Amino acid sequence: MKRKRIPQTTIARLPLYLRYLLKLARKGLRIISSYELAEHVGTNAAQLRKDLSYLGEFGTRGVGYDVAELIRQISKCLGLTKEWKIAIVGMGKLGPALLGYKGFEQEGFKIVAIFDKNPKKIGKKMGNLVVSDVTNLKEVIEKVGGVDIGIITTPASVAQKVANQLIDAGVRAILNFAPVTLGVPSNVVLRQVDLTTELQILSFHLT
Amino acid sequence: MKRKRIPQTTIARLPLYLRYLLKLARKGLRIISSYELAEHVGTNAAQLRKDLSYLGEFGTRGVGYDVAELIRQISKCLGLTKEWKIAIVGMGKLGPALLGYKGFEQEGFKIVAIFDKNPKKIGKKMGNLVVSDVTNLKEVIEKVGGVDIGIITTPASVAQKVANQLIDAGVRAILNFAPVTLGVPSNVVLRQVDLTTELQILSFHLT
DNA sequence: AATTTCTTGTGAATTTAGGCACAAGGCTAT
DNA sequence: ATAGCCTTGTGCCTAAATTCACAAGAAATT
Ligand SMILES: NC(=O)c1ccc[n+]([C@@H]2O[C@H](COP(=O)([O-])OP(=O)(O)OC[C@H]3O[C@@H](n4cnc5c(N)ncnc54)[C@H](O)[C@@H]3O)[C@@H](O)[C@H]2O)c1
Ligand SMILES: NC(=O)c1ccc[n+]([C@@H]2O[C@H](COP(=O)([O-])OP(=O)(O)OC[C@H]3O[C@@H](n4cnc5c(N)ncnc54)[C@H](O)[C@@H]3O)[C@@H](O)[C@H]2O)c1
Repeated sequence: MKRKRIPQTTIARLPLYLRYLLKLARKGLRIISSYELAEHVGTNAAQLRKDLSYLGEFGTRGVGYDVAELIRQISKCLGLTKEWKIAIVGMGKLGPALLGYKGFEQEGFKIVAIFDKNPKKIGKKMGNLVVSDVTNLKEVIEKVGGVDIGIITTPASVAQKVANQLIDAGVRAILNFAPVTLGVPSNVVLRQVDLTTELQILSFHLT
Repeated sequence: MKRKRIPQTTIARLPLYLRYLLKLARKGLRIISSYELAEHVGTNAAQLRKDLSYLGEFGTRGVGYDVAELIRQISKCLGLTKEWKIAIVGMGKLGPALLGYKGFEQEGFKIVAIFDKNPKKIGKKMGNLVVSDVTNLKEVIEKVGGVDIGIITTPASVAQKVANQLIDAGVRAILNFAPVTLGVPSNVVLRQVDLTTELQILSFHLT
């Protein structure tokens, strides 16, 4: 087959496949069919097979997919073979909740720096990190050897400014929780987690 | 024009338009063009106009859109004219962060009940609510006069069970933060907030 | 009243995603 | 070997979303 660009939608589904495959592996299961995997991820077998076909051919016809091999391939495709370093900016309500979440480190995302602007929070210990002053963001990030992903959990009013600081410090991926549309250069990846929007979409469907 | 079904993608963008329009209204601006509005929400003018055209025709050619009118129409379309009642299940790290967020109530989403299973948390006051035992979920929800949206912030292992309880209590919309694919009947709307997936998508783009 | 100017609203074209249906191909049993 | 079984991989068609490009229409100007 001529290998094509992986669709955005496929990329968004790969983590779901991976999650269920890891669960299967923990249970000791070695082989899974497209039908069964699709079922558990809430999609259909044809879509699952097409998604996987973008990464290569690693099923066995008449049998199914090798769980360990699929895990390896999806992880490789998503770039999960290395550990990514994360900084969180804004240690209010949401920031500490994210910091305290064990799941990220288990999946290879390590939080290495946390920032705030409030003098009452700066210097405070949270988890096993100390809150740094956002004014020194660039220097602190340099000191920890660079950061791959920046998470913004500040008020919306300063989110763009924080994004600019992160980008200036060499961060090339941003996950933004503040309810504003951020502008970033095209070499920076941005994803938005927008909880009010989620509720409003639910509201639409309830109406 | 023959009025067609509103695309999913349009529905997901309406909240972003609304958010920026409210900002404009606060600044006292009365008229906005599709170009300028599109610019600020990170899309293009043609898409914005097409999106709005699904709701009706309320622009003035040669002039632009009336900010107040657009706010009214989008709010109506999204069902934001009434107040929606919310229950949060799981008062660990994430649950209280959501509870403490002022933004939801400002947008017409009122948290009216919070649940946990841990006896140490049950009965504790959080915000101006008291944590109820999840075992009594149905009765508590009945007592507050019903709940429209359920937010799940429990461990993944119990998320499906909690979803079933919510549905059994008459909840027809669910926002799930637990990293599992939930199964719900077709008359229930489900949205997933999946932070690990978001990070993995960023990881893909960094690779 | 006619002309100019500007921005909307929308058919049509294009691009992207989804799903069917079946040939291809590996495994097992005889 | 060979036949039968089973599940993958994918060509092709359908549906959904995006983008283009321009006619339609409102206000301002002459
Ligand atoms: N908490 C929620 O459940 C929730 C829900 C939806 C959206 N959000 C959004 O997420 C963001 C964070 O929410 P929150 O509830 O944690 O807010 P919060 O007000 O509790 O915390 C914000 C933190 O950012 C810090 N801060 C302010 N300016 C800063 C700067 N320039 N640099 C670094 N830190 C700075 C503040 O000192 C504070 O600690 C907000 O934009 C909010 O709108 C939160
Ligand atoms: N905290 C984060 O930043 C984060 C990030 C990504 C995903 N998540 C997911 O969000 C969910 C919540 O995360 P968290 O960090 O708040 O977890 P947490 O462990 O801090 O809190 C979970 C809470 O749910 C309660 N609980 C357990 N079983 C229950 C039941 N049957 N009914 C009601 N409550 C019950 C627990 O007592 C606890 O208070 C988890 O599924 C987690 O994987 C969290």
